[in-house]
Amino acid sequence: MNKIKVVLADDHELVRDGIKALLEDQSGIEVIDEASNGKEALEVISRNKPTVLIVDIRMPEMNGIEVVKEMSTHHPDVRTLVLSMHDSEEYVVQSIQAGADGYLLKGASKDEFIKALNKVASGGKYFTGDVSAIIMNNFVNGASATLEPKKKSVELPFKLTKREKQILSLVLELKNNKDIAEELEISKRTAEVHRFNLMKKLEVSNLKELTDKAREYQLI
Amino acid sequence: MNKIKVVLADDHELVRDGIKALLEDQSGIEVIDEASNGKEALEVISRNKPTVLIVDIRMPEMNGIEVVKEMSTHHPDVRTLVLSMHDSEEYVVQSIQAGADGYLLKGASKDEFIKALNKVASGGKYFTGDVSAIIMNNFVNGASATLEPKKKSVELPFKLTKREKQILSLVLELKNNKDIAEELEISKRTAEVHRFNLMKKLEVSNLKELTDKAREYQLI
DNA sequence: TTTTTATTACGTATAAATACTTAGTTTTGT
DNA sequence: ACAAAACTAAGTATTTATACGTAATAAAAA
Repeated sequence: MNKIKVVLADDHELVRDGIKALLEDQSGIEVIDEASNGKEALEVISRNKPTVLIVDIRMPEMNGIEVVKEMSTHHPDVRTLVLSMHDSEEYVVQSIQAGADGYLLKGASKDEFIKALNKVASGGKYFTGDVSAIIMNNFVNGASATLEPKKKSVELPFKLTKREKQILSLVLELKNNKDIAEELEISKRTAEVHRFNLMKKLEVSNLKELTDKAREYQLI
Repeated sequence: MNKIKVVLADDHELVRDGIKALLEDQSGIEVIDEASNGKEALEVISRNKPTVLIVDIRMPEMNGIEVVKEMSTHHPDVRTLVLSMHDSEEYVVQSIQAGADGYLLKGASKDEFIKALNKVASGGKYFTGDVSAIIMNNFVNGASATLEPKKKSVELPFKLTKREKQILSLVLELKNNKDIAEELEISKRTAEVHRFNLMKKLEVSNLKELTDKAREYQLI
């Protein structure tokens, strides 16, 4: 069983040292490098790939959420454990969206910390019990979709005008041209034209193709 | 602050007594009744409405999941905390789908138990850290939809023929009559008729209304 | 075995959407 | 200020969809 290689990113030296002491107490875990801000963390990681990046949310230069986002695109094999003193819904949700593998409160016990780290290092997910309540709240209320990691945004091979986007969204709600026209207070013919133009831009010829393409580009 | 009234449902007397001792140690919590199986639990609850039902999954007569399901339809105001020795994905997912407000492992500490109970009693959700990993696994992989509590199935105020259901599902995929006809190897006119008939049955006059109604009846 | 229901499909008329083109008016970028 | 882009909307021909009615088989229920 290989050692878990850890990089610590936190702007407080004291906190880093504390965590380091705590971790190096454990066999099987090795802190290979540290960083005191987000940008530095990314540099460190390119040089020396760890198993897990433990990252604080509040950091100068680039915050933890941003780091996690960068990680999931540039270093997807490095697991990320977010450490935070905030149990606010904002950060939890943002961390998940950014693609974090775990979220721990700084108030967590040593045992929980080790457990979380092992879980994350071995490819699992760990979110504290306190946090799971937040997750569940978002979760059971159908808001779950918003909690899924955001897919990297796709570059659209077409540009729609404001009006066209507006009409597209109404078309995707399956509204017909008459209703769209009424809603936007334009003539039905105008609505038709916009619809026609945007369908040409998207290179589709019917509603099904349109919705499929919209889904493909995550417009839906 | 009112006392939290608890009903305990577990088929092992020893377990019940242990939990009871643990809870009655706390001011603010009162165990008002017990049950040794699922059916009994439901009876007890109709007589004497508690704040929270603590329920074991494995029980004779009717298991905990079934009880939770019944609860959410017949006693939606009573919160349910599922207690289990299983941390298998099956039960967690099933509990959530059944509408449980919390899920705790029997190995949880007293503190965690009290915390969970308070959370659930006050309208929150509590799922242990261990469990949250399972949730997250389902969660981040887009399988989240399957984890949402299953809505009670709605009695349909209309009956569609087999063919109509078939056509309905294709219409809901936004396919047009020509494509539907080709797919089912019938004439376009026939497809039109079926579509026309089913729209009349559902009392809708356009695609948007149709999809809305389909969603309403969870056909989608 | 009747009777009913379901499935098929044609005809016809009207309404709507599609696929354009042209073109006047705003808005916006430089 | 001027050109480009965006928004508006009319005209027209063609294709679909809607809204029926009618009616022939096939299958299921009485």
